Amino acid sequence: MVLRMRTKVKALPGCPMSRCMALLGGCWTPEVLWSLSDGPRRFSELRRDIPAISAKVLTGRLRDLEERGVLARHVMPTSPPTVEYELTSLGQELLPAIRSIVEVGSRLLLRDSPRLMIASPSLRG
Amino acid sequence: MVLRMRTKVKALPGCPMSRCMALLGGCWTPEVLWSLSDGPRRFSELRRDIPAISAKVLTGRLRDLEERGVLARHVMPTSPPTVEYELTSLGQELLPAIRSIVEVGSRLLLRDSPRLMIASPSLRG
DNA sequence: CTGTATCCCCGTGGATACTG
DNA sequence: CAGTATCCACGGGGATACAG
Repeated sequence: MVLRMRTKVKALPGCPMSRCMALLGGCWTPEVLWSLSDGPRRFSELRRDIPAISAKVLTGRLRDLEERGVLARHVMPTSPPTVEYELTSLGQELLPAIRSIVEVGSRLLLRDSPRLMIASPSLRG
Repeated sequence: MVLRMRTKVKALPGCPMSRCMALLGGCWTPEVLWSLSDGPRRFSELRRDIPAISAKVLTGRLRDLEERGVLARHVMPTSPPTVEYELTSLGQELLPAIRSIVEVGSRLLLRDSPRLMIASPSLRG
């Protein structure tokens, strides 16, 4: 995807869509969650998965998602440092929505240009 | 939900998530689509469904979604004018993703505060 | 490798007032 | 009723440089 969603998303109390979008609606958030959906990833791997994101913004999103309890950050005491990010159980609960988004998008792409489609939709083609 | 996503979202060619998020990822877009999901609605009805949105922004979103082929605008030649907005078939194709988002949000709310939940998740409680 | 610190810029939303 | 016109303010992203 290409950018353009604000980050500071607050939930409207009691609204289901709001509750969910507050967690996955921020800029780059769907990409990050999708990248983490099949296992932990390091900072540099995330950057490779989402080439268009800057380090600053990726850091910001990761911190924010960590605060919200969507993912966990693990620092390995190596040199140079290794950091892994992993979805929490809350983060896992968001995946059905992400998958649905990816499915809908795949169907739209299929309709648009059937010959260009590839088998498995992914950020990391 | 409460605001905070930018509007001008452009799809990354060939990326399914991007294709879908370009259509439903804009600010207020999920709310608008959700409000239209069970039939056409007038401008003023949309405003009532989404109290926090301003007329200017709602107009902007509606124009944008119309351009993208997500919804259609019907002006009835009455006085004063009556305008109805309705999902196109493309718009309908986005609904599974919206519904998934609502479902996930409902489950999160249930976990957070079981006693506060209401039967049918909706913007128009 | 995994970040942080600045600086700048512009899109975007809110409020308000006005119109056909 | 269904918008449009203006003005403003702000925060968030990009780029770049630097750090532990």
